[in-house]
Amino acid sequence: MKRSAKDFDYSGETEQLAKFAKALGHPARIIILKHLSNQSCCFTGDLLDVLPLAQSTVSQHLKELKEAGLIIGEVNPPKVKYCINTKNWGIAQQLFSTLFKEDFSKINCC
Amino acid sequence: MKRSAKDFDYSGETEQLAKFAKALGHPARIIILKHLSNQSCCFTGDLLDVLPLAQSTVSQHLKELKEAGLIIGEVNPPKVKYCINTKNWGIAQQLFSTLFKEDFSKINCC
DNA sequence: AATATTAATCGTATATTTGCGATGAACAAT
DNA sequence: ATTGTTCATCGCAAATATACGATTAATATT
Repeated sequence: MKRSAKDFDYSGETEQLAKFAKALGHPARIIILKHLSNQSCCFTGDLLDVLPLAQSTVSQHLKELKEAGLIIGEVNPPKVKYCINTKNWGIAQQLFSTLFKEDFSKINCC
Repeated sequence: MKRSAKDFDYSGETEQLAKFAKALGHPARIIILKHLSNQSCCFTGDLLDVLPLAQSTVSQHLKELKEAGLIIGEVNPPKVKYCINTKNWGIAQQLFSTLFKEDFSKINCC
């Protein structure tokens, strides 16, 4: 991709929020996260029953969630237990709620 | 892209949340939204001063936000006034806050 | 030692995203 | 009528994302 001159640096917060949002930007990953956050505790790979995807594809989605910092995988061969990364989950929660804090329900110009 | 057999239908809410998240998944679009939501009222294309991007690229990002339903563009040639789509903004706010409602700060298994 | 189970990774195909410059459309001002 | 301003759209290139099957790695079971 052609990139503008010197790759611009957005602010850390902006970058971080975009990164979380991007990770949430696929229905399969939303399902995974909902699954993990409903589970009172952690969980392994029964995701295959829930998702209409091949094992390798699910693994790829898990990897992306891990890279975004939203989940943690605890290896326990031959199984792996996945959990919400609670620290970053809290950060994400906060960043999104800040973004949406404005309440436009009353005043609006359009 | 190869797609699994018959394109699977995720639930409407899941699909909708993923769509909003995807639209938020780029720093430039976060900046645009912050700009619009800070502005007490609407606003046109001074975004070019804020973003390190070409006019056509910014226009593209605006289009994506429009298609995701997060903003509205009111044509007023030769200018265009952009605003937050307050109705969908509220819906997004609600969907994200539901996703993040679990509070893991205390109990956690990992 | 051989087999089974689980999940990551590799290789590959295709789709989508991001970005730019160039062009076009809509109107205002001259 | 001509020119200027603002923004959308087109055409293109490069990067990333999505998906799959096949393979590999790690361990438990037989």
